[in-house]
Amino acid sequence: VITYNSAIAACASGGDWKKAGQLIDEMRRKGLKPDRYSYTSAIHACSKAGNPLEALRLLRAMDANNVTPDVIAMTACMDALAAGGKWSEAIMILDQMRSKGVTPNERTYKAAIQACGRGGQWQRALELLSRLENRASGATVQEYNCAMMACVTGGEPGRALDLLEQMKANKGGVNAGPDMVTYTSAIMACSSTGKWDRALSLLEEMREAGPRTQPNVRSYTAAIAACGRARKWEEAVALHSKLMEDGLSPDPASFNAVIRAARRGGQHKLSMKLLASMVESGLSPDAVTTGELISSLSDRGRWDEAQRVVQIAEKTGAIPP
RNA sequence: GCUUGACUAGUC
Repeated sequence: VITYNSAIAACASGGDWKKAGQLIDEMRRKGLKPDRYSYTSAIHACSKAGNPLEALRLLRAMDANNVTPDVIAMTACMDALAAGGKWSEAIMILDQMRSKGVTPNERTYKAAIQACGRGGQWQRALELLSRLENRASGATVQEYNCAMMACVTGGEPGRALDLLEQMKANKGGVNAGPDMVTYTSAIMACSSTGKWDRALSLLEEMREAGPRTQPNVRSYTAAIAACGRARKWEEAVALHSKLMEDGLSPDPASFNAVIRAARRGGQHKLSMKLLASMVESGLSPDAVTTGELISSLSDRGRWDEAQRVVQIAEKTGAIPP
């Protein structure tokens, strides 16, 4: 059984949900009983492959075969559902845990909050967060972060910023103080409402708030995007330089953000220069970069060049053909 | 470091 489980775990790493399911069937044919590990790994494979319904099916199969799902199996299934935005199914499992006497842990709540966030249910996400806060163990920074993201993607950036304040107040409360992810999400909240200056001051605050909040490339990228959306291309370019002065390495996403900011500011030449320096840095343009370049050329009516870009991008694999 | 199982953020 353990040999099979190792093989299924390997399928999970590769996201090969079909093979994982086949291995479980094969175990049965040979008279072996798949256990919790077998099923959880198979569920994990579905999660990585973005197949929430198969994950749900496996959880039920587990139950039907008298392998009682435990908190890990159920949470793994909720993670798969969360990735697909299947919030009502995720909450159903949470409720089932209650009735079956399985105690949910922080990861379980995190999965439920994420499911609501991805499903556009920010109110329910906040509701789950406060339920967790009222438990003896309390909520950790990660659950707060997921709730913040739920607010940002749900079009409630003000509530995300409220959570940041709440977390700052929690500071003595050990594991619920803001971290780098918290601040990055807060910067995204500002970005969505055009508050580029607030985004910049949050970035500055991060640098001064201690070792757990030092900005990384993603924090900078979010701030660059905030400036870009507000048509502040000069600030965006300055941030991109500052990122490197800080000893951080730009990556395709950070370049995409600054290239887009330049284009939004009408700085086509600058965006081309940035694209060139991206390639000089040894970074490969991706699908987003390609889209940017095509938009930039189209803006200026250079349709045939845009066509050629599409062909080249297909050849190099930057975009699917 | 791994030693049969689960979890958070950036550009579009």
